[in-house]
Amino acid sequence: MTLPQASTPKARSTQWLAQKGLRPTRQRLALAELLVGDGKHRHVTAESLFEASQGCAETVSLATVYNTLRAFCEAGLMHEITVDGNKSYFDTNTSEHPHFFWEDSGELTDASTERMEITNLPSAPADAEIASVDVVIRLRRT
Amino acid sequence: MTLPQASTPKARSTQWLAQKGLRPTRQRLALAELLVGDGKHRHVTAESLFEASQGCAETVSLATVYNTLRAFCEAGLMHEITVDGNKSYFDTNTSEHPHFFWEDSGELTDASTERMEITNLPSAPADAEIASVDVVIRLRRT
DNA sequence: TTAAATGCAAATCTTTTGCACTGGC
DNA sequence: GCCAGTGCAAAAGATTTGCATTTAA
Repeated sequence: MTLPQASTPKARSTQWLAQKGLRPTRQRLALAELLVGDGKHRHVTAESLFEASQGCAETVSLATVYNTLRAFCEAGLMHEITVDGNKSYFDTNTSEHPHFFWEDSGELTDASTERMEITNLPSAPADAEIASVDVVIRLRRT
Repeated sequence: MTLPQASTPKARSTQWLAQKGLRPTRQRLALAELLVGDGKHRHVTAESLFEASQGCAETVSLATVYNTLRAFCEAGLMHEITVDGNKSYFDTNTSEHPHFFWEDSGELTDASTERMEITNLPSAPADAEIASVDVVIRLRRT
């Protein structure tokens, strides 16, 4: 998903929702602004986004953060990444790319993917197709 | 982890625990037999292993299944795989290999890895080393 | 004998849900 | 005004933990 090129955080958030026809409610706009307001991609957990939202003008409940993240994923604006059994991560960059997972801090970051290639990927069994290929590189601090 | 070559399920289970110096308690032996008794690799969840254990002579509580799976992982006998935010899978094959995850059934299976290769894997940042690379191929039934 | 392992139930943590209320369109 | 979206609190799962009891070495 390419982020909107608009010049202000508010405009970018509005466009981001509009491109998928999502109703721009106050809460969604507030969360969108935290997610893509600066035009950069971001990885969040429901909890981290909720905490970030505490600092802004709009009140957003934790349940709404969960519901909203799910709505964004279903709309194709974000991608859910599973790396840690007890937490879900959400990425505003929906193109397929590998991630670094820092085992000590639980942080998830992008691994530059420019030249990575998987050769001889196992092919899908007859009655199935590949939905996606997730690559997670687990890092241990030295 | 190479599975013991012993000829009987009990002997295999005993050897499997012994190679890592784990105390062969009744429960551990019962679970080990379910896991490696037939000399084949297996993917389980705590719940699925618990259910399987209901059918055998030894009583094993769910908490013990969890604790035991964790002990096996820490000893290096098994590997934990995270593919689905709300459940952990455990694999008796501890060598690094890709997995198929069936999105509809939640089943996890091995993808034959013989020829798969990742080229230009992003290198670890300066202060970290790669602990492992997880590859999960998500399948959608057609 | 003695430290490790177990069982149970309660606690914890993440995520979802039911339902009444609010607010875009 | 209508219906999607929201807030809250309660529910639902998965996993862990505390503690008394059991057991392998």
